[in-house]
Amino acid sequence: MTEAAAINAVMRTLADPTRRAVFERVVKSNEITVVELTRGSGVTQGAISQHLKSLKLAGLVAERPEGRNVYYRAEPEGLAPLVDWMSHYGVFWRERFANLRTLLKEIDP
Amino acid sequence: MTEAAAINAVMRTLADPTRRAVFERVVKSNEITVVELTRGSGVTQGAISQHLKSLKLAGLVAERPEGRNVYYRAEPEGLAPLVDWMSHYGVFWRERFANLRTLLKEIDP
DNA sequence: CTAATGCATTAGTCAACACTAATTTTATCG
DNA sequence: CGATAAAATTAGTGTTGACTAATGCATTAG
Repeated sequence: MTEAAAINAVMRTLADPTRRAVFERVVKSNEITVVELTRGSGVTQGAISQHLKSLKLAGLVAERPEGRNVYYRAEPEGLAPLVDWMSHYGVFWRERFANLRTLLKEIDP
Repeated sequence: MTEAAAINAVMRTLADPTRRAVFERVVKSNEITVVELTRGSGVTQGAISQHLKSLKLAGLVAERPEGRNVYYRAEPEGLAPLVDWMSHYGVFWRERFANLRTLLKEIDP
């Protein structure tokens, strides 16, 4: 996948609020099943599975089948295209770099 | 505009490749007019104006009318919701923080 | 003043897509 | 073996949205 295609896929995948909410729940959970994701999502199980498929194709989540359940987890490399894009247009970060500094301290104290 | 609405607007606005390309050209130019943006964009002038309207509503660009021309420039605060969102789900940045460190050095040497 | 230029806006069209309901598949439980 | 449960998939539907062509509206040029 080329660079432009990657950022395209990630942006497009995260643009939908429902799908982004699914991703956020996957991030916050270490591992989470489809039924758990469906609960309180406001959409049907089929919709959740479709969103998970999109997220998987974009490289944002990965799956681990176990018996009847399929556990989903976030894929660390998935957001890299977005980070790269923001690095490239990072002139905008200047006014926010205090936040980044704080974040870096949390990451690598 | 609430936090969720802001990230929603930015993500949604940048999801379209054509519109994102317009934004990138605005970023790279200090100021740029609509005709210049239209040239080589592959779409009509009307489409460019529509994309600029979306970008403006999302807070990503600002305009400066001057005579017949309207000069567009990037709005620094516009990407803040995206930065905040990535900070919040920044667990993924760990594998990339070397890049961020380099970027920070460029910003604040 | 008239023509031309830059930009915005409108109406209409076509494709993409998020969703539901239903079905299928696979796997566990009694 | 049924029966149940988790998950994926399919077909069908409604909506959104990106685009064009055309028009409108200023502003500058001749």
